[in-house]
Amino acid sequence: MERKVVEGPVRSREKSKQKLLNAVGKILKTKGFTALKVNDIATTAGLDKKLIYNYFGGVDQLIDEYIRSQDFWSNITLENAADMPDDGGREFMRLMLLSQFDYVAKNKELQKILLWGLYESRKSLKRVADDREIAGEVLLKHISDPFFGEKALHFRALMAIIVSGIYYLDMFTAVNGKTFCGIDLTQAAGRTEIKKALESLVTMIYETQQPVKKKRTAPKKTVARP
Amino acid sequence: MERKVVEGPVRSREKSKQKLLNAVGKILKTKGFTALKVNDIATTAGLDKKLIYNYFGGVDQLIDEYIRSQDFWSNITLENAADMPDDGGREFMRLMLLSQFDYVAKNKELQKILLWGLYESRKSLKRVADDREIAGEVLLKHISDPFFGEKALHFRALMAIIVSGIYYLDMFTAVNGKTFCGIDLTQAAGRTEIKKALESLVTMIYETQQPVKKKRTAPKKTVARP
DNA sequence: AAAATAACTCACCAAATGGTGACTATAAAA
DNA sequence: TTTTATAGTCACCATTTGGTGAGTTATTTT
Repeated sequence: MERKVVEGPVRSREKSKQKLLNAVGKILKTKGFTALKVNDIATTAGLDKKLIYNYFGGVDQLIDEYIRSQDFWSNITLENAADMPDDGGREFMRLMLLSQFDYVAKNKELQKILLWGLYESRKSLKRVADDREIAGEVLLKHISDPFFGEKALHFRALMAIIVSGIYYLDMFTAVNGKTFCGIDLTQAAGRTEIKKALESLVTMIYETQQPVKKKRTAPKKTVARP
Repeated sequence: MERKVVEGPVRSREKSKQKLLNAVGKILKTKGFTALKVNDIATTAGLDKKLIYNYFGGVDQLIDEYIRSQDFWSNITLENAADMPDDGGREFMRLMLLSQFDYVAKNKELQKILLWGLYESRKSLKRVADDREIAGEVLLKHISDPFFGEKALHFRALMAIIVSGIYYLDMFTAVNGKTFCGIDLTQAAGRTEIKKALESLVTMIYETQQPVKKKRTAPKKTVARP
């Protein structure tokens, strides 16, 4: 019986690099960023630590390459923007906040990265934050800014609070957290309550924070929802 | 010239314990929780590390005692509740959120503790979180719950998002952070924008989220305090 | 098949870290 | 003053961590 037909040679620089990068991810997810030590990474990858120095120059560079290789904000997109109703992004923001709340909750890796970014100043981590800004800017600039006009900045501040609240609550729940303001975030009921609050916030904002002096242009009522 | 009149004996168990506890605080504030190592703590305190084992049993117990010794939520109180208008806590919540935003921004120690609590499951850290819940519960239960009635839980969820957003934004700013949703949090203008957003949120919530079917009943104005 | 190249391992070192037993210095009690 | 209890120091060890030179094994080239 033939084996390893598709495997290729046992020794491959690229495969080993990948193993090391994967090891970083695994350790990050399971033990957190403080556990990212040379010895541990090497043994997790099943390789000698010397290779980390040979291939990446050191642990720091390996880690940076790992972080750069990940795309954490692929979920923030304008993909189906065409389907969206012309409501100043109201429906879009609603869906985005709700999905972000679940997305971060599920994505342990992103949680660790966010946390790490709050702990340490690191170029690659800064870039993750910058990428979020870039992804968000696309939405804000083209969707909400035009709609909110002179109140565009105000809307952004509101979103800043809400989005960062989502991040914190998800991270909080993943560790020590149980209740926040009496809401049990480990229970489905609690999470539903937060989601209702998010929806409520979007409604409030879009219904009371339009720019003054401008009659609200009646948005097309074509709401398609999954 | 006499010296050290008020100092007391050179060797004092209690004073040394305090020095060690202070060293923990100092390192935590300056280098973060990952830098809390025996050797470092001892040299920072100017004492031998053996004392950490003698007096506390180990670094972990020392750290726990340090955390327990701090009161991080003294700012959440009902101190001047009597002066407060009878508005279902609207003015109170407004002031609380604004002050919390500045308080956390200034309190590096609290930031580190909050961050630590997102990183590690530790009894003493859990207690800090629980203490926040307890302090908050006093306000929620007696002020907002009666006012919002059947929407009390909804109000709590809204507050959970806002308060945790405040925490995240303050921590974010302290490290990698510059802009969030395009708001530059390192600038006074950006911070003002967030504050305006916080005020706006309170207004929106109190003006659009009252319980339905119930005419706002004027709550009794007798707020007794310990 | 032999030579050359690249992938990889291993033994080893230095520094940092956690932890302890045996000692010394000080303060209080006798 | 001497004794005694205890506060504090110091030398020392074990383990972990970061890092590297020299050698070994696999793959490719000739």
